[in-house]
Amino acid sequence: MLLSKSCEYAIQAVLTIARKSDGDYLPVRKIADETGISYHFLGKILQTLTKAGILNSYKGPNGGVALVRSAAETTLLDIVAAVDGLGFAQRCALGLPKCSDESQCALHEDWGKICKNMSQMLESRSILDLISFYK
Amino acid sequence: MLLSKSCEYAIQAVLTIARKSDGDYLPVRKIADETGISYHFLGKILQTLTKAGILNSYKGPNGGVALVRSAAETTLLDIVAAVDGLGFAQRCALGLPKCSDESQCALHEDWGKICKNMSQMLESRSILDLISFYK
DNA sequence: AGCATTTAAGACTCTTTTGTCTTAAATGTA
DNA sequence: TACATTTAAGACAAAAGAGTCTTAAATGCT
Ligand code: FES
Ligand code: FES
Repeated sequence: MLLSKSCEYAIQAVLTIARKSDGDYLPVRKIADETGISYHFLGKILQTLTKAGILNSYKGPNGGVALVRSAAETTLLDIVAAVDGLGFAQRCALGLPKCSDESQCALHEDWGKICKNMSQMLESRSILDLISFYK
Repeated sequence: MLLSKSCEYAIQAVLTIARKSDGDYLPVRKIADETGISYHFLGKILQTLTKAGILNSYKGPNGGVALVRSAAETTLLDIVAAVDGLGFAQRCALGLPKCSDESQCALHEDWGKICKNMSQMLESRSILDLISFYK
């Protein structure tokens, strides 16, 4: 599994926020109901996104979370980086301690291409791109 | 992390077997020393490969494990399939219960391409290809 | 037959990930 | 000020992954 469960949830949540919010804050409760993700678990994940500067949060009545930047300016890579980190693109496919063009393993070249594809996909797809799929 | 730790170890082990064995059985002990993988843990992983028909094993003095098919006929995909399964290529990137061309999520198309790349890489690279890298 | 070697198998522990629950803090509203 | 709403935070539990250890079974050698 490339993305952790938390990261999958984070992406689903951000997609939901971008689709459902009309500029106001969207309560975590609503996101949980919409996506089916456990409320409390989702809360923690969204905290990470808030700390990472991807979401704003506001407490109290009419509070909730909202995107800091526009959907067009927020990419999948931002979310993955915040939740899982970018290690996937730097780690050796065989788990060897170092992965660089100097100290290579047998998979390094093939693997590098795949990682690059993946990073490019994650970076080039904005949240806006993705929600337009549902329209 | 795409490949599990066990799967990384399995690949390392098979590469070692292909490189070090001269037709005889290679003891798990030797593979563990060579790769630095814990002996007992490696034992379990190699059992899985044996059950999957990738390795033969033989007990007793001069026993060990050996490739069933030649290094040229054994692919990375065989190993990954045996240890981790092929779920990675069928699972929805967002963890949604179904992933098919009918019931798509926003990432389905992009994700599909990446999975295909990955499968092709794993399938097209034989163990022989990989060990020739070290020569 | 007896011994040393080597894989097989399962119990067990440790760590990480995933998920739940409870309480605190902030904030708008009446 | 009192209250309802909503996020923040941390303790706790459950499940999965990773790793260790012990014992059993098979086999070759003397
Ligand atoms: S060294 Fe193994 S993938 Fe780079
Ligand atoms: S439905 Fe999500 S990747 Fe196929």
